[in-house]
Amino acid sequence: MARFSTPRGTHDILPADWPFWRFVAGHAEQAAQLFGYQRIETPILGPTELFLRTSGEGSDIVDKEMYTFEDRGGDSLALRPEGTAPAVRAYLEHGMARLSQPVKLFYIEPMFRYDRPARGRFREHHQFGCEAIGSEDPYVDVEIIALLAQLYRRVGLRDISLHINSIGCRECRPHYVEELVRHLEANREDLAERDLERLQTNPLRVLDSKEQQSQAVIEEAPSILDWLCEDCREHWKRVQHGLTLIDQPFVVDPRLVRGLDYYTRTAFEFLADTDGSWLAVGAGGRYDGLAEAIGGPPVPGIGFGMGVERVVAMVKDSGAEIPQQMAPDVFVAHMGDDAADRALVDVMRLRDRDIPAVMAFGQRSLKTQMKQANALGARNAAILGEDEIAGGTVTVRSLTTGEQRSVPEHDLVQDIAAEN
RNA sequence: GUGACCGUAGCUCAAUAGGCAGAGCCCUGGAUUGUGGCUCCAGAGGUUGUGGGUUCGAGCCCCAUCGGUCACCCCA
Repeated sequence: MARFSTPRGTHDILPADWPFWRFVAGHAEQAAQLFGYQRIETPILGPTELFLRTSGEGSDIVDKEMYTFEDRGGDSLALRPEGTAPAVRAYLEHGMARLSQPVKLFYIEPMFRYDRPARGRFREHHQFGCEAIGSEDPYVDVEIIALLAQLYRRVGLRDISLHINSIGCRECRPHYVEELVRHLEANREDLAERDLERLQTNPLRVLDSKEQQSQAVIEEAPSILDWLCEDCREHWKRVQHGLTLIDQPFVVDPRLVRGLDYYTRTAFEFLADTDGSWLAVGAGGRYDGLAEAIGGPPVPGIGFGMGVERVVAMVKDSGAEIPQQMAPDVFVAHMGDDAADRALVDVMRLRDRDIPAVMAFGQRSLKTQMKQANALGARNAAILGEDEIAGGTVTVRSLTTGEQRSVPEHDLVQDIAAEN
């Protein structure tokens, strides 16, 4: 008989993990709402074609990371690898263009990528994502970046730096890519083999290559920022101006590019310093070409995805004090069948009055029941035994002070409520 | 997907040179009848990830496989 375990690269989120998840997700939701973003939830499954169109053939996501299958009706579906395409799909499908623009959406949902697992990289991971669709105002870019930055601060993470770039639009980027290719071709003998491959498939990606051998050539490469068209240059200028206005520090990194084709103009990453190596904990950018790519009218948009597991791990490591699960106010211990009956009734009465209460199960020694009450962090133990049954009372013991008193059973709720 | 390292109880880890698989934590029971935290005693819990191989004998050596980690790759 085989033992089952979670599929490779997937994880259970256990009760012990939940305080951290609730902390991060709660702050994320709060930040999103603070900035006027509204929650959306899209199906975990999407048409394979949707992701093919938006991520682009040749991207790693499409070529080797998608969980794709044919359903019983013959449709090709995929487990959602990222959140932006479904959000824009929903925008188009539900005619959100009629709402006041931009439409600002957020989600916290699982994403799936068939990747080889490593630290901070999973086949199923959760992303907190925000999408602002329907405006190309550079301050939308500034705002959405500020939202993420504020979230990191709220969960107590320091040492996270913002790297930002503009990668132009379909007007100006092709000219730049042409120039870049010219430069790389001229120096191909100094490029690493892997980068020669990239040169063919996705020249922009050579820029963020980590190949030692290629660095000199990359240093000398033309900067896309010098090739922006008039509109893109103005947009880029305004984004930086806005970030400066709100005192958001940033590092301009002209080599920051994107793995997904539909990104335009603003591209950004939040990098965390995790023992020596940098890990992206949130990244996003503008995708003014996405809506058209999936058959809609031209609609500008910008968004980001934040890796919840990565942020949760950092919050855990930070040693911050996280609000714990609500402990019961009352643990009802009992001895004997009659007492168990009373315990069941009393615990329900307490709950009906919004007092968190749990009862002991099974027939165990009072000592053990008290131990359990203590382990659960209960503030009080209510004890029901023969004496109490006979007298119609219940013994209430404070587990914080150790004080103990006898109260009439019908006054129990009132007695506990008064104490709070 | 490539390379390297690692898999022993629910958790953290022991086990000489191939020679009976252990400890702490957790859990359960108990330490004068019905009272938690500290302490003490006892118990439960294992096909040593899995499948083969070598050997009189394998947790330890070999092969495969699964899983994890690290560096690439890529990303959140």
